[in-house]
Amino acid sequence: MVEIDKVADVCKLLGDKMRLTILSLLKERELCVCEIVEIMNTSQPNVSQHMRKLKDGGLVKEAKKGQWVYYSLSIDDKPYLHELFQHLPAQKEKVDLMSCEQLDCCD
Amino acid sequence: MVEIDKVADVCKLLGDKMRLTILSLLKERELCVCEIVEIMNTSQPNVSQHMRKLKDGGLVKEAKKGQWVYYSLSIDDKPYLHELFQHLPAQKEKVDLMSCEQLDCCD
DNA sequence: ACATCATATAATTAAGTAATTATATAAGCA
DNA sequence: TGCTTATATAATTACTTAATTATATGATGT
Repeated sequence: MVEIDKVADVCKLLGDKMRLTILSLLKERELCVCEIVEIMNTSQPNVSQHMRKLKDGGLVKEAKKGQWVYYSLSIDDKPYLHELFQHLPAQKEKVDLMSCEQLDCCD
Repeated sequence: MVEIDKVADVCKLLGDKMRLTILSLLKERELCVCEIVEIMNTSQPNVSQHMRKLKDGGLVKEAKKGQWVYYSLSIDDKPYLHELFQHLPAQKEKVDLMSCEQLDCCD
């Protein structure tokens, strides 16, 4: 069992289309901020602020690699979300098309 | 697989503490509006508007019985939510304490 | 038909949240 | 050291949403 308030807070994070889409992208692999900006076609500060919320909510982890920041999905400790994430459509094409290599935005 | 936008809409509904608590109450059994008002300790119009959103989102069903309206959980068609609902704490005590019989609000 | 009770709807207010714009930090490189 | 690039933070604006207040609908019972 999980506290209702905590589940509600997590659901609030998932209840935004941009954030939920970003999380579905992260099912494929970790992504750096510049990739997410390109794939989601929005501004860097917008992505940055969404990622902070996701990080504060414990849904993603960040890893700094030089000047780049990579985010990865972190839901192993939230079993009640597993099924939900399994049902989110794969985003392999998007992620591959907009990879750092293609974009030349990071290494 | 489910469309991301649809999942986001559903999560937005779950992302409100009052709505998620009401849904957890409905795990026990169907409830009429007056019971929910008492258990949640809020106003009737507030409950009424939350229930409409939940109904529009397909998460509850309504059944009119005379002058009373009963709401029941309806998530069988959303398997990605099953695990989540299983993890919500039981609310048996609340529901029993505030039943129509105790409250004398409906028959 | 009239009064009462349960619920819904509409209008308003208040609070919260996302996106934008501008600026700051901090790493890498000439 | 100074310049560029990647990201974060802060301040503002625009939007959305929850709660309240007031009113309407619709069923029940006299």
